[in-house]
Amino acid sequence: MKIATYNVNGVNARLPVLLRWLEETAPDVVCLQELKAPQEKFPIDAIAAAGYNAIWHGQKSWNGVAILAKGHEIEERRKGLDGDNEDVQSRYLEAKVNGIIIGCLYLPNGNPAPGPKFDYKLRWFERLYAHAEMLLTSGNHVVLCGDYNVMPTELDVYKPEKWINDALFRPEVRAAFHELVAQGWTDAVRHLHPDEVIYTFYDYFRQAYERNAGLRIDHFLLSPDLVQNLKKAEVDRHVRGWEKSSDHCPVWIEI
DNA sequence: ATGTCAAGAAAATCTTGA
Repeated sequence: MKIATYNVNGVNARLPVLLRWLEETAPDVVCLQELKAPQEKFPIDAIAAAGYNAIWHGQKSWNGVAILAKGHEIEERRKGLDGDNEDVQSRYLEAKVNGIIIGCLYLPNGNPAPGPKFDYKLRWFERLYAHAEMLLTSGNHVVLCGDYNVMPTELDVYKPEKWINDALFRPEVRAAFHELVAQGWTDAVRHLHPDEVIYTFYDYFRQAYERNAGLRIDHFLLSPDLVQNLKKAEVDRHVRGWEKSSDHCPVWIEI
């Protein structure tokens, strides 16, 4: 089974790219982030025509997450995380697909740091931590994937020294990610490629993609029982070079 | 500081977030 995650940066603006990539790679399950579309503007007809079932949690202007599946039912389990009744941002969607719990997440960016947005990011991390712990102890197969907005180590940034004060790389954020992983999760891409320079995001500025000035911020965390079945974990880097591409690349695993 | 995108409100540009 091939499971992918892709921050599309506007599902309607990227629809041709998304459909082309779906046709080219035919993943079984796809988690999308940054839909930037309200619930009623999700392009379900085009996605259904491409052969996918879908559930989604939209929001006007920003955020928004979706789970797509081909040939499998999508049994929705939750929208959003516990721990903040005031939070209206669409950043978490969870479903059971083919016996696996899929958590699709879009962690807050957090810039500028310090500040309220950074505080929100750290609080969101705590809420994810609590939920992830519950998932791990539930005895299910679990995949937690999406845009974590964190580079876990210096290997995951083209110029680490430039990013030290950025909300994607500050020590508090890296620590939060490592504490989460330490619950018992496995970073799938790093597990199969321990020393390789791998990026999943390239800024639109200054020809970052052409210079390979990237970040690795889209991740797959696997529950322990899935690790032995992990066959591949790859980035579809070339998609970033397509016309009207998102600033993120699709990332996928095969289990 | 800058660079590049998309969405939305407003009224064919500007603001916001990333």
